[in-house]
Amino acid sequence: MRFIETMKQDIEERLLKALSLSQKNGEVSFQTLPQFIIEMPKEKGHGDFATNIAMVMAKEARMAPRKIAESILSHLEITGSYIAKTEVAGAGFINFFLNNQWLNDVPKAVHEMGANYGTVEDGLGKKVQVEFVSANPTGLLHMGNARGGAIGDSLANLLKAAGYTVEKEFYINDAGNQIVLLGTSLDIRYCELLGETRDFPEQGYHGEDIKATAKHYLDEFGTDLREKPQAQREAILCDYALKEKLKSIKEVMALYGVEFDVWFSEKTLHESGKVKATLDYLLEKGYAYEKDGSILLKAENSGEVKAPQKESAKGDFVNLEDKDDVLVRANGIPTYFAADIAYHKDKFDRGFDKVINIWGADHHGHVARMKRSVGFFGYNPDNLTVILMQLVKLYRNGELVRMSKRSGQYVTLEDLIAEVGYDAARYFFVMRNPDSAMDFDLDLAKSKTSENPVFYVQYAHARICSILRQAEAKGFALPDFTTVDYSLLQDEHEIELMKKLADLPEEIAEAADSLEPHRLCPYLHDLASSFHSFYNHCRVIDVEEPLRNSRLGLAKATAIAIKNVLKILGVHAPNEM
RNA sequence: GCGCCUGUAGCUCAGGUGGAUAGAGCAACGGACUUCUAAUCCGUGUGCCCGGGGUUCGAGUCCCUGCAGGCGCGCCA
Repeated sequence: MRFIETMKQDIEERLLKALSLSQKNGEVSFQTLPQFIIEMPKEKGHGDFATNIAMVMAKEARMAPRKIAESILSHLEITGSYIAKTEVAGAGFINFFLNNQWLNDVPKAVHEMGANYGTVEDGLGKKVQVEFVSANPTGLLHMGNARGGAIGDSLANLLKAAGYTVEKEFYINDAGNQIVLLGTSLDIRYCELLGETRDFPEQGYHGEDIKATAKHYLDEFGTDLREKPQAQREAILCDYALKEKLKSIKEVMALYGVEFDVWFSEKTLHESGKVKATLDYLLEKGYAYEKDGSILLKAENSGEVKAPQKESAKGDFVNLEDKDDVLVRANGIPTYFAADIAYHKDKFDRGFDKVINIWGADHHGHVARMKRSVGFFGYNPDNLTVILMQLVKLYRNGELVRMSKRSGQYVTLEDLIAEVGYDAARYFFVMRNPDSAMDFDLDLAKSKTSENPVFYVQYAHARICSILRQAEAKGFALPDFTTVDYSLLQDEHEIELMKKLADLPEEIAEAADSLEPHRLCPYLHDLASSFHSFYNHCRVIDVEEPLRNSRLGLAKATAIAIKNVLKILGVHAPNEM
């Protein structure tokens, strides 16, 4: 039930009708009507809705905006609508003041739709894939994964709420150089446990978790690898580690409230020949070429590759778009980029209308060429959206928590959940715009006070549940809230709260459209704030029927809305606190 | 050198796709609990929206440019 949308449409129709009368009467003349908007002004004194129609057409009509507005209003038919009053204001705005009758249906609609209240149908029939986290299975989950997990999962939930069919996917980087290094690192640790020391490669995985994995293997299978050749030892250990790491990632993600629909292995792309097929296709189409045993992807401006612009301390830099990308190395091993092209082709082959990737900002250089690659296969690059998120810094006691895998000073996602709790972790990460580098204040997230934004919202929900418990304890049977008379709710705080409730479908539609789940947080805060304010001004239980039931219904409707939004964000709505 | 992101109140950040007097939380101060959860509410004030140009009825928002910070620019992923 999209109250706001419906009302906007009604106002728009009436406006256009009035405008055509103005034109007919020769009061206003114009050829084409420019784009105009009908919005809800933030300033209360400016009405419930306002439009800039007179201002945007001033030039075309060669007339003062206020004159146009007056002419339109003189023809505006408001009977049979909720419009109570109109005015011309400011530079030529037309403001609409509504009577509040439409609000009576809002709590009713919330109760009728229940857990579905707020959902819209914009995405009906469209299939979207959100790929996120996709952490390397060579290490532990870090803060970047935490941020990506919160954003990705909430975005997927948001898109579902907007009517899309959504699949959540985790891409497992179980091929490539890093896997070779993982095997080497494991083997060295394994051999160390058997009393044989070898030099550890600089690029290897130095973490304690790798030692632990080697130990686990030893505990489980003993020293059976001792006599095997190194390559075989590495392969077996690597395989073992990947299974263990992946299991752990799944467990921590589940702890974090994230369940993926598909776990997609990079290795399978190589094994199934999809990487090879992709390379053949690119060569055949002339997008790529062979050189000295390697295969390179032609850059946008291939053939115009310039010499390095200038000598700099770091050496030779060439503009990315001018540089050919290596797909297969001279040693015959495909690069990660080659596999990624095959992967993205595969995504679109699976029939997704829209593919969304959530990457760390350090991968931004990869975005343009990835989008371009999608186009090689006849897919529209615009259907691939990459959301880049900036880095996360942790603060504890006002000081930056420095992380280093070597020193073991390393806060994992698991640690974070243990320290600040599941709800705060999810809420804090999704609250921020992915575009901005984020400071995560551990003390704030931990604090169980009003300083902590997640508790403010949860408290509103718990409070409502408490009211309903109290009402029942006092022997008031809760009525069917879909049949209660909400026209009794005339207090300004009640009206404010109902308006906020009515707004939810629009909030979801807009947040989904812009792929910005963080926008739900200010809304949620406003909704909770309107409720707390209502609570402090209007008694619920202590008033007589039928007002009591109306207020109980409004409170319950608020709880439903809060819970629905929190669910999208992956945060619990506690019944008591 | 090139590319992406960021710059808004003392602090942390929003800012609905260009609208009217730029917001919220925290911090500070004053009020509200024998009463449905005071993790709450009510009130008090704070801004060269980084600088400089431009686009137009109108710019925190769009364009150009400069400055500052972060990230990246590999036959790593």
